[in-house]
Amino acid sequence: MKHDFQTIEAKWQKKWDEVNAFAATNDYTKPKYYTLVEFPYPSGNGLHVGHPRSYTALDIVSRKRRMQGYNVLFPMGWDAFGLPTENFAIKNHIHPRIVTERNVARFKAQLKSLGLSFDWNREINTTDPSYYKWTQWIFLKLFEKGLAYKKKMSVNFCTSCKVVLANEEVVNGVCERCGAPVIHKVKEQWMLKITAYADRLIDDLEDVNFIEKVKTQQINWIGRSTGAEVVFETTAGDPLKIYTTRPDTLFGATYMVIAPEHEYIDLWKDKLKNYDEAVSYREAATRKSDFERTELAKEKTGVKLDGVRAINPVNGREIPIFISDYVLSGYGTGAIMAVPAHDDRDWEFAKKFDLPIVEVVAGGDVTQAAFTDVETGKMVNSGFLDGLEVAEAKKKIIEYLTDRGIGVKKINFKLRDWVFSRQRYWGEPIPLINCEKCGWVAVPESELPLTLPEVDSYEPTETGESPLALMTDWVNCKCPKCGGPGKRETDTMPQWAGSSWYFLRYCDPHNDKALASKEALEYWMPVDWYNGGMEHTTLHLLYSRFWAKFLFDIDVLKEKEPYKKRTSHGMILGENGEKMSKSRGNVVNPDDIVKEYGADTMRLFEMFIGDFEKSAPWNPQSIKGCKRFLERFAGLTDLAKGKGTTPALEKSLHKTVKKVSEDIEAMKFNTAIAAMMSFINEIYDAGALTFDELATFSAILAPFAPHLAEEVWAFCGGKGLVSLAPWPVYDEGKTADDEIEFPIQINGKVRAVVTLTAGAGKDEILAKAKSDEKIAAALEGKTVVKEIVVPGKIVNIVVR
RNA sequence: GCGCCCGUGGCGGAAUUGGCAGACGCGCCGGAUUUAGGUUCCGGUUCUUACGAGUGCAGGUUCAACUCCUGUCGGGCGCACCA
Repeated sequence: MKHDFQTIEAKWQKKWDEVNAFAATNDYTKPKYYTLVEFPYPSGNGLHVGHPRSYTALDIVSRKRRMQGYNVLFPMGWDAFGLPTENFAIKNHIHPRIVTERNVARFKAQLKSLGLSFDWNREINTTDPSYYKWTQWIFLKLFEKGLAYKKKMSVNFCTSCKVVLANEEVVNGVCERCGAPVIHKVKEQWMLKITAYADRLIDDLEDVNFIEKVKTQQINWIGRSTGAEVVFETTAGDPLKIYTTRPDTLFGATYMVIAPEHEYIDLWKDKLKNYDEAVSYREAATRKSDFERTELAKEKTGVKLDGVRAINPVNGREIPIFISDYVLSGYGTGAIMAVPAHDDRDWEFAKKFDLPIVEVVAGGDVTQAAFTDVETGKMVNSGFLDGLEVAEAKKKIIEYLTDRGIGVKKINFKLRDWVFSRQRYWGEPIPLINCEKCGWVAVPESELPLTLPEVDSYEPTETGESPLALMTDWVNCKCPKCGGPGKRETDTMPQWAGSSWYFLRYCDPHNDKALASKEALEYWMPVDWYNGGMEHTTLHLLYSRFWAKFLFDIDVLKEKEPYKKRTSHGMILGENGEKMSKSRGNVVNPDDIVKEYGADTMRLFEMFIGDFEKSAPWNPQSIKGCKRFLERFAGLTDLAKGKGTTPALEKSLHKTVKKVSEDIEAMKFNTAIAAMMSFINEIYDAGALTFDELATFSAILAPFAPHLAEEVWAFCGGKGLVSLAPWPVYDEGKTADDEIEFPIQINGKVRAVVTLTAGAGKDEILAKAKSDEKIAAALEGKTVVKEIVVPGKIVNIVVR
């Protein structure tokens, strides 16, 4: 058989569609398996060769699970709200909905051409009002439970785009898109209280099977630290509260630092002799852009407050107070005790301002550098703590402070609440109404979805308000509570909103009574295997886990974690080893590959390109190897004859089935393919195989190259579709070799290889080894010191 | 700066977790088929001065190290003054 991929691929894709081969059924009695890949943002550029890497990988898993008899849910959809679409719409005066429709159509055609076994009956789109109705519903539930609140805060504002930017859109202090400087503006923003879930977001990671890297990233992002809050009296009479993770070093605190924004600066206005200097420092600090702040981080700056001093509570010493921007107002209490001997930043600051450095933990040389080790070292110069280990000292000092009411154990997080407002058009409207009498009132559930009004211009306003603010007809409405005049919220939700719960909608995508039925959620959730890019492992994963936990709390979900298993794929780079981008001119279009080589070759190549979890450069030369492999596979139809199995190939086939089965689970797709390549080489050496063997081979190849596998399966007389045929089982006994080749080492160097039956004992192995000519020669005249025999592995004879 | 990961032929990468380093593929070399090119098939392909040497470099543990430990250099990712 020739591998005429154009005909074969069209034929089987049509067939799969006709019989709805990959539809997940609502038969809740069958064992289920939910495989999920991140749904793409349908950009105007079309599919990137990186997309199929993840999609093919989980397509392989999904196809294998179907063959193993599971009811598989492997869905696809569109994360279609977002800035590039809105910008394209503004530039070309086309409605973003039209742009989205076009892009989706292109993406869908591209995905379909790859033969991915998505259940297209469950396709979703975050911009569809029947979808975002439920995004709004979840938001209202959060609002109802007090987890959504409005807060005045400093936001990033692009001076050129005149748009408020999310933190993620600010790269090195400039606008990610146009490169113009970003300044801070104070605006009221809707916030989600994700910090209320900080502990659970860390602790529940214990119960899930995420790759370690992802777990640590989540943990680091949340940034939980344990320490103490300690109150220092001041000469002004106002107690100054600080946060520290090293209360054990309290005796070494030689000065204090408060953030430039700290309220005490104004409180102490009359007491400070250099109030003006402090204020001008504060102004300089807030005027600095993020860019300058990070750039200037190398050099410490600050102002010593003249007129107020703090008192160290353990030794009664008066110490100076500084303001410096190395202390952040948003973390802890916005004030610290500085222990230069045991903190790098404090040490640097102390050196610059010539402040005393008092060693309180022995073990380093604090004249040279701060000694920050907490594992070793004993307390010194610390009164009643002297001689204790750091850990003991921590306990004791906290007890001491607690007893006197001047300190308490305290846990802090780096995680901040989620800024949920965007001043944009192309996003979900926030369904709230502001009434002068009643305050913020939820749009009644019966009025959801609150759809986006048609506007003439999508451009953001000069003031940074959403374009929706100009739609006075839409904005002015009645208060649902009192019937008085109300104004709608004009901010929309961030792109993260729609993707924070999409995996739930797939369970029951057409439900208009709930985001999904209870039964569907109970059956399908949690997601069994979720694969996606490392770039989404902090925010998207954190946000969606947060929403899932909230939905668990309000009894929508039965599971507290949405994803059982999370894996990640490496990026596909350009031929030159750099990230693919238009500007670098190294972008590969998947359509071209599919056209020239076919979908099966493309799929195989993407999986063979290297270690799945690592990034790999695109190598057009190597595609040939995958193409040849499939041609040789198709050519096996000319060698097939007879029934049953041939003894010579039987063992190899069992081994290959085992290897492929195991490698798929371990995401070692490259070695699974290598094993199948080796097997095919063996068949060509043997010169013949049976139809049964070829059918079995088709079955294990089917997840990787489904179209050709169907064709060959049909040729062998296989029943129905190979995509739905049972996954081949291997006989463990037939995967073991009868004879084993033993390398024989002399002093750790291989000198000979002898062949023995698998069950041979130590003595037999050794006897055979010594009878080997080369070994005998090597042993002559030498004294044997030691003989190591590892059955099934190796023999090493140590001689002198 | 801190945290995590990675360094193996000309290239992408294997190595059952401490047991024959270089599977599989690309590329390259030689041969066959072909008028020729391409395709296909067969053989070879870590280096070597042929003794050996060899998994970035220098040490260590071990009968045995790509694998474990220490130091060091190089690359990637994440966080970035979080007290």
